[in-house]
Amino acid sequence: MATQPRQRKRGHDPESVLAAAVGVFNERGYDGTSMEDLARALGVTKSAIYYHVPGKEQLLARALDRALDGLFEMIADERATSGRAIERLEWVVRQSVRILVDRLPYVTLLLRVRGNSPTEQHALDRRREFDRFVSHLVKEAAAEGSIRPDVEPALVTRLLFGTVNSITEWYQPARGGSAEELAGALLKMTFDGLRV
Amino acid sequence: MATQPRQRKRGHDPESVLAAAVGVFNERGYDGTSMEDLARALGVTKSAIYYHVPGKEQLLARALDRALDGLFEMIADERATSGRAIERLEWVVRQSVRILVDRLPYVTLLLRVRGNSPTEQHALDRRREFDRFVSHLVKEAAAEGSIRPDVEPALVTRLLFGTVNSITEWYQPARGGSAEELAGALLKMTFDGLRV
DNA sequence: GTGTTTACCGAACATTCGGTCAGTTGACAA
DNA sequence: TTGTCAACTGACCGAATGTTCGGTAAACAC
Repeated sequence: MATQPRQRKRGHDPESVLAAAVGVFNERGYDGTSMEDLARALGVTKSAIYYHVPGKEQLLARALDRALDGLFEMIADERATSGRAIERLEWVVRQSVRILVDRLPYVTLLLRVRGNSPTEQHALDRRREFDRFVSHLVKEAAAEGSIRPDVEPALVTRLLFGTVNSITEWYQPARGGSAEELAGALLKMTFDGLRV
Repeated sequence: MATQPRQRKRGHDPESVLAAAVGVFNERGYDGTSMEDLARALGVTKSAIYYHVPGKEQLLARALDRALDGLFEMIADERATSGRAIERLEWVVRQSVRILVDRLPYVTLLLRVRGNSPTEQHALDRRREFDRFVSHLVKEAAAEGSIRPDVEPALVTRLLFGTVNSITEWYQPARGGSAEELAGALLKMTFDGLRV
């Protein structure tokens, strides 16, 4: 027998608790989830959770940061900030879909936050900052004449990213196609239209 | 002095309690709302609420029915069941936006339900039935060759109604345009595309 | 073996939850 | 003036909530 590669004590850690928690939060809603629910999902008692993480709200905060960090890293990229606005917009939409798929549970949680606590308020503030970025991008695309002028840019932004965000309502990594295929289909509909 | 036009006792009734409740449910989430929160919003004590309505879950049930009834009445209309599929689809999208705007708080609540209780499960079941109707409609439009063949009908359905439903995330009756204008813009984007 | 650390349990904590109920208030009718 | 009744209040209930804490079994270090 080869030497065991450092047998772990077999248990949970902050990361695995977070992953499980976000799963349950998305099933039942954050407020609809009790620490007892989390404990059951993890196969331990309530108190074991507090050994790994400081509490329920910290779990939420960490999850929300994970979603928001992804979005902000993305819009810091050069492809989001230079070039023709319509191409930057297309890239940002494509990457938004990718992040949404890569970090599905975290983004799903983010999109359901209503500002009930300082933690949620902070996440909402960051999210609104992201929204302002894309809103500005759409305005630029309209100004350069790349998108139809008969719909207000502010409305375009909301409809376009409403479509992107709605993916969290049904996407399942196992069934659905890849993020690239999904983004492609979304861009076909929103940029070129469904009608033949 | 003219006779007083029947001075009302000045108080609440089941309808006003429901309206206020749905407002608070949408602000803080159903699970995040306590009966104490509702009482504060109504300017009465908790127990006064129980004089008008049987309880918290009944408020939710009535609100969800109000949204679902609107949707089902709509798809029972002749314009949803006869004619070219693409025109029926356009009509259903347009009416969905109208119902969403007319019954905004109720539809908003419906779209956030996750099935935590039998009441929510029942609403989810009805909603899925509605989804099947529109899903079938999109398939018919694809079969008659009215929509682009390079995106799966199931995916088109989800993206299209994801866009419609996302309106609840930002629409404010005071600011936004009418339901007709909104539906028009949405159809321009999804049917004909944003790109010039 | 002895001591230490890791990962957990079980019981308890104060608080909040949805809901109940006996009583009070004030408008109105007779 | 008296009685009725709709509309409420305030005190309270048992259950559930998030969190704390003393203890403990097993793995590891020496």
